[in-house]
Amino acid sequence: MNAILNPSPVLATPKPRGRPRKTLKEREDGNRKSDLVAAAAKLFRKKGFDATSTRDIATAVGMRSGSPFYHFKSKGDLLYAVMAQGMRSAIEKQQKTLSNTEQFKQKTRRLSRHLLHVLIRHHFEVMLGAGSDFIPVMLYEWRSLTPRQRSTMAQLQREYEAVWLPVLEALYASGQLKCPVKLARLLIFGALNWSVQWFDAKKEASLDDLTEAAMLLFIRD
Amino acid sequence: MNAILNPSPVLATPKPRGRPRKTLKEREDGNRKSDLVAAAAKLFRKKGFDATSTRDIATAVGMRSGSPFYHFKSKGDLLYAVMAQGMRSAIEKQQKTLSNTEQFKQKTRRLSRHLLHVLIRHHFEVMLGAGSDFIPVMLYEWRSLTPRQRSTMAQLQREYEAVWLPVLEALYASGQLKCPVKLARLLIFGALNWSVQWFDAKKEASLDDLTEAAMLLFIRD
DNA sequence: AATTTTACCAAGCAATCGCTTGCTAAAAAT
DNA sequence: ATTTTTAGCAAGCGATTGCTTGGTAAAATT
Repeated sequence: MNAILNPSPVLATPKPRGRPRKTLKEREDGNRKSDLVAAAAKLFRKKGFDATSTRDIATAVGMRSGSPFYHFKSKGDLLYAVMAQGMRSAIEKQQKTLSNTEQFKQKTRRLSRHLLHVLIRHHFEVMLGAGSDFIPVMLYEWRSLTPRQRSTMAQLQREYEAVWLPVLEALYASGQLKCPVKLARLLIFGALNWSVQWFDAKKEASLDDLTEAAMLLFIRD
Repeated sequence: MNAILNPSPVLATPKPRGRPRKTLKEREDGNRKSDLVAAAAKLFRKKGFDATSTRDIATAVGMRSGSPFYHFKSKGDLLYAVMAQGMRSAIEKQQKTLSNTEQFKQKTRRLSRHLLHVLIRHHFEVMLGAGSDFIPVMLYEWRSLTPRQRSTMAQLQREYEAVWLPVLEALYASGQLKCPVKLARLLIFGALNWSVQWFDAKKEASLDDLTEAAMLLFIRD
């Protein structure tokens, strides 16, 4: 029977066309969704949100161009997933780090100093550590979020920064920080966040060096 | 004579089609090129380079979609013009500000402190002052430059920062700055540059307040 | 007065974009 | 054994993008 004489797609032989589909085992199971988020984070960071096409992301995880839309209803939702996941894991890690620290308490004057040191060191880790593209994306791609998404991200950021404020206030009260807390917070986060622009992991300074420098810059005694 | 019977465009009546063209007087003469740069700067800052179309820019100055390409050979060249012009005028303004300052010299310890104050205040002005979209665009749209453009921008940046280094070194030598100069420079510029993200002109703090806060944060005595 | 240059407009082209539709094979549920 | 769900692929649609081409009125130049 000739295929040309059989134009009905329903009756046509269901011979598999195109590239062979992978079985689930071959895709080594599990979370393709988080593969997409990770690949998107990497590309968004390197090229920016607008300059990254959904096809780029699909290719990066070995999918065809339309397939990411099975997992995420839009490119913007993928961006939001990157940011939200990044912030949530950063908050969790921060709390874990703090609870490991607080068990050995010292005299208060030294304590708040030490807490800030720990917070700054952790923040550098989150931004510049190996395989952490999520937070940089969040810091530099705000504009592409919808107002709704923006406000829930702002909520997460307030949650992350909530731990910092009492520490800064204590340092201000003890005279180790001379700058008023409100502006100090903004300026300090600026100094830290900007490091994403210039830090090079395979260069001279380590994350410990950075933390030390920041403490010397901001804190007295 | 019927137009249909006269298909040759060369022989067709040169009756003006479409919208009336403006005379040079109506365009109030002068530099349309700098109008384009200013409009581009404003849009690039508000929406980002990628999210701004050349049509947006054309509309902003009252041109049709293709006309900007008479003045600039590509969208990327327009971006580069925005950045280069912004940096050149910032460098010029900085030198003027400094030469106004240096005429009344004080004791050295106070002098370098005062110089840093002036530099910081000027930097805030350049980034956050009225109608200055150029520098923010330069700070946040690096990625969209070609390698060539990037390296000449880096040269201009070094020129701008050249004045800061001796000041920071003097402060370090006198103990007013405890953080090593190399990292101090990076962290300080981070703190200042980040203000583009949060500063709101119609809110509480003035540029003088910001400068004061920054000095208190970084400098001792 | 004739020519050349300047500064556009009108129209559209090729490429790329986000996203949709219709389908299917494998896995899971019944 | 049958049905349903999951996780895609193949194809392409409509919109938008940066940019080009061909023309032209006004201004400047000769």
